[in-house]
Amino acid sequence: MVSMKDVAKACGVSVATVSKALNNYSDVGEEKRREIKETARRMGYLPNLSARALKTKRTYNLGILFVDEAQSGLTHDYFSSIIESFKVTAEAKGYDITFVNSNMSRSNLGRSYYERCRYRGLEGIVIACIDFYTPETQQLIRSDLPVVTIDYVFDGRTSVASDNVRGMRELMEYICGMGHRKIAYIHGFDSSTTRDRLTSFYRVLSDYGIEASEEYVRQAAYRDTEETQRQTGELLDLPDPPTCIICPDDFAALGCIRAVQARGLRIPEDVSVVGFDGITVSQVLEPRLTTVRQDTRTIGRRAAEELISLIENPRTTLAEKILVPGELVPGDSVRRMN
Amino acid sequence: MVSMKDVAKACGVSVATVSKALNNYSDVGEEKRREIKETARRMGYLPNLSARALKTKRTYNLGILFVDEAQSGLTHDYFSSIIESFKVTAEAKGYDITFVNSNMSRSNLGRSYYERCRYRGLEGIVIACIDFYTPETQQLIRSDLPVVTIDYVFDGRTSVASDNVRGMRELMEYICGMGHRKIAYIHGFDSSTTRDRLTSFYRVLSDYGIEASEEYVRQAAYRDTEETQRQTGELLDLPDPPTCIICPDDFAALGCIRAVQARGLRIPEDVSVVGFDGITVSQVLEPRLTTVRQDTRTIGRRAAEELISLIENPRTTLAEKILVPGELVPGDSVRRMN
DNA sequence: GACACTAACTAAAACGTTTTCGCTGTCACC
DNA sequence: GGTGACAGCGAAAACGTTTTAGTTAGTGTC
Repeated sequence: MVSMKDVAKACGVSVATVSKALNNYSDVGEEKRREIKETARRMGYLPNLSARALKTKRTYNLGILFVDEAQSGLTHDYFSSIIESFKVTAEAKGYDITFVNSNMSRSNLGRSYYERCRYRGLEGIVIACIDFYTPETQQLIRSDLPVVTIDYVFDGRTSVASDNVRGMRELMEYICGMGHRKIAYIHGFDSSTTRDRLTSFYRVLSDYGIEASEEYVRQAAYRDTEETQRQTGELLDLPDPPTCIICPDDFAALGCIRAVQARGLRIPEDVSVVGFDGITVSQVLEPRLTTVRQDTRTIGRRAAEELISLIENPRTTLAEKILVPGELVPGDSVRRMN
Repeated sequence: MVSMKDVAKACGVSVATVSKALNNYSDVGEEKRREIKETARRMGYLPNLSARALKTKRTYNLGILFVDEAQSGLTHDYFSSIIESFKVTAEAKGYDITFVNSNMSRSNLGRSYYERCRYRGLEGIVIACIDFYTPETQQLIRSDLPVVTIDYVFDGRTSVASDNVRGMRELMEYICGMGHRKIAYIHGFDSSTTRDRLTSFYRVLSDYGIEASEEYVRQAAYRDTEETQRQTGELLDLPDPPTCIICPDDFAALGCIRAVQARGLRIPEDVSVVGFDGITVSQVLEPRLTTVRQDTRTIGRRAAEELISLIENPRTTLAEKILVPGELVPGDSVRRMN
């Protein structure tokens, strides 16, 4: 590998001058600078990041902590697209992305997330899709590292979250507007996301003067098609079944659809089905699923922007709670009741 | 940050001794070693990777180059799960994973993939889901960096690929075994994967004494539901339509299914549909899609193993072409014809 | 011509490790 | 008591940068 020393020798100058020339310092002559840059290029010189990091304490490397309780890993559409968008914006600003090693291995036995981040020299971390309540995660969130959380609000830290309150409100108003009054909600496991959605669910029901039925509110895990299928079955077998079923998310909705079809019923003629997320699959189904598209691009982009701002202007950047609105996507899966 | 110097001072020894103690060198006394390790732990000492890398030229960092022509990025199920598996195995062996910056940015204008890998100090690269024929990618593949390619074979380099020849053969034999003789294949764009599948497609046809009809062989892009839907429409409108349609992949199959349903036809009663990949979606559809499940776990794991072996034993590790067999997954989307 | 000032460059320290080599002391052995 | 072996430790160089604190030469001013 060709280093500054080699370039310096080739140009007959000192390494200090080479460094300054390449970093556009003011105290190096115009033609010398050009000559140095040119020969560096010709010789295939590439700066050594390790050496630079050692001096400057800057690595331009961001970490992404991403552990899915269901082990679906990167296969999780919602988070995958957030990460993709995060990656694109961060890279555009000159940062690279490294996964925070989440698997225990020989080399990091007994090392916490925080320590692994420090060890890797990560300048900031985005945390997504994880059980936020483990001691390890809490240590990271409370640490001195710049951190941005996705869909989880922690006091004094920056978070970017989908506006679930508003999203669910729009979805419910659409459903109620279509004349439905017997609305079931199979929600995901307890989390702030779930609570926000439930809040809106109940509020809109009462706005429309509809009495909430406990029988209609059930639980499955997010992305759990099997459990959603089972719960749908039970809902449909009720003496007074709902006319519309809200699923935990689009993917889980596939289970709901199966259950409906297995009973020989049609969507939306016999029962209406809606999802949440707006992942690609929902729009290529027949019928197209009515859902709320979460703005993953904006979520990822804002997370990256905030994190980088936190790194580059630590004094002036305040912790913010950013809410990104979703968008109602009316499909063909909700029947007009009047 | 507490460094070796601090630990050394606290223990009253030299930094050399601290280094040796922590790295389990033989020439340091037992109790001294214990004392040093203990105080290092107590003081919260963490090795500085940059400094270590500067000396040892090892970063324990692997790159992953992953650019999807369709910009679906990490949302691509097949590659996402390969990456996930790659990540898990690599991390278990003490390596971290960094994305090779694929977006042009201010800071890497005019820098090629290769240069960005070198700059980041990546010790090896896995290349997946990319247009392998760009000059930039070719430069990387021909470079001195350890490289493993996924689903692309390059002479003298290690590759891990799904055994498409065999996979398609099993799928075709299943279809033919069910009595179909009018089989359409909407294949993906030209690539070694596509060619392998086409080869098996034609071979099995001839094995079964079926004359291939050019009308039945069409093209769409992988994961392109719209084009697959359009092509399916044309196939169904043929004077002599096929009884079974093979889609580019499971995801594209959703377009095919839409086209079938739009014509009021049923699967598999009126027409049979099969996919390829075995992604989760295919198994939660109604009817369950007959497909070939590609063994993404093994592909990712083998890729990581080979790459790390290439790094750690450069002399003894040979370039290998690894073929990972898939598995036929019979669903309910193919009708028995006899 | 003495002085201050500036532009353009360099020497050298520093960042936190690893590793080579050498030093010291102890012990065993003849 | 001299020799060698060996265990245990430290000094110092090196890795490739950045950056501080110079040094030198040239220019302008009075």
